[in-house]
Amino acid sequence: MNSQAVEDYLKAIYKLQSSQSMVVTSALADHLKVNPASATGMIKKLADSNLVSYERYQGVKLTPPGEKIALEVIRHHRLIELYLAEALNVPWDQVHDEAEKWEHILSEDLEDRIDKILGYPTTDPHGAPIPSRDGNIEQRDTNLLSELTQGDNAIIVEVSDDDTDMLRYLGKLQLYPQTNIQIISISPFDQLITIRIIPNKDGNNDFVIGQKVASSILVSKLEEG
Amino acid sequence: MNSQAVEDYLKAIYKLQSSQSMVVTSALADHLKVNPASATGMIKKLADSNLVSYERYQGVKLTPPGEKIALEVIRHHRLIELYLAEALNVPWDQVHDEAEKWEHILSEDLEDRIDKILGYPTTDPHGAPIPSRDGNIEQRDTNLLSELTQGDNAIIVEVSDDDTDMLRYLGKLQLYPQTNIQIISISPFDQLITIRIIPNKDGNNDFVIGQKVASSILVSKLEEG
DNA sequence: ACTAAAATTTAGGCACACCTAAATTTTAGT
DNA sequence: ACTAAAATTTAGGTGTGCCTAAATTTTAGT
Repeated sequence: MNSQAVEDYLKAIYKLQSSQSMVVTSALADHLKVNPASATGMIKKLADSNLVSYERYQGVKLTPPGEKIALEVIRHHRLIELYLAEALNVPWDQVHDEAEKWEHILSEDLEDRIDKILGYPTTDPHGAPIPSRDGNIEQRDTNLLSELTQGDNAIIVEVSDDDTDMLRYLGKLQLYPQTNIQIISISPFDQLITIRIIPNKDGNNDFVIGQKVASSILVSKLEEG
Repeated sequence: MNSQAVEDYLKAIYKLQSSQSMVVTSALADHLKVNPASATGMIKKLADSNLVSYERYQGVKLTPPGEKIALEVIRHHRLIELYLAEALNVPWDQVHDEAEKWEHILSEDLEDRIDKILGYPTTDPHGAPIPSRDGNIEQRDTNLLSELTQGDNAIIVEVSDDDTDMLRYLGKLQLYPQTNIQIISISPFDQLITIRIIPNKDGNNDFVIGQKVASSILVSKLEEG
């Protein structure tokens, strides 16, 4: 059986791999909040088990068996997040931390029961895609909200799930997945983004977010209409 | 934070304490399926933390703080068992093993949500009482089914939850908590017990169980009527 | 009361996953 | 191309919870 630590490392490598194709030790250590030396130790163990390919001083990459395990853990995580939100009314800013613990002990049997009760969902409460049982995950054409330009219309696809305070803030601003937004303006120097939620029934509900918030939101651009 | 091992030991000591007031090392080691030497080691650690009182070569006993933790874990376990059975349709012979894993990571917040959704229940699917949040547990006047004599009427109060095969068997015999039974006869030598479930609508549905099964069932005697 | 068997504890080790400090390798600036 | 800084790995150590083997204590039979 894979230990919780092994699963956490594989999941972290999977997430970091999307930005850099080879994950360097320090990025991994940062993400997992362990000392870089500890990460090196675990990386060696993972490489011995053929879950990652590793070149000293260069970084790691998941092998197919490693990716399979990572996707299973991510599937667990996202199904649990959605279940907690839907069935137990856990607020969306708390589901991540709970799921971090539960993902490691979820049996296949319970996974199937939860999947069924939720109606075989494809995304979690933050809009992230749920991998299928056989390890397929939907690839989407997205941009960071921070990459949009004035006048762009877009739909929020996903928000990052691991920062409780950020999620509470996004909730207050009503910036949920599936929300349509328009970029009203972008300020010089600070790149502050003025956003309007569409439809804008109450009128004049524009508000301003900064780059930090904007880069925690994934969107899909809509054709100009 | 208490480790999973600490919680498992305290829970085991609590359970064994009901039969013997002082729990001997070998009983504990047997129950937890560890080597007696390992149990001694953990017992010392628990004694150092003031969770048990310990006398070398004699055995252990929970202190009030140790009992408090044990009851919290048992509360988690039993709430989870019931939740799995009711909300996720997990068969009653499987809920125990799942709950063994989940009990250690259940947050207070989730405990409250589950308790509320279940309507503040007082017993788990096997009839065992669920301790209250502040550590009270219902004391009941029960007998083992194996202690009854011919002609006795009784209601099943609780069945032991940790043997999957036994539970499946009891389910097949319809011997669930709240079921009324009558002892038709007890055979000489083997003490085989012939039981009738009351009401006995279909007629002649009596069946026979042995001492092993009979001593895994707790009952409450009913007045002769 | 004595002794053999059973139960328990002590002693010494192991695997896991983390740490700090020191050594090594890579990188980036001149 | 060289060197200083940054990143990474190695070396050595910690705590937890388990193990086996050996020593000790208790128990039970005569």
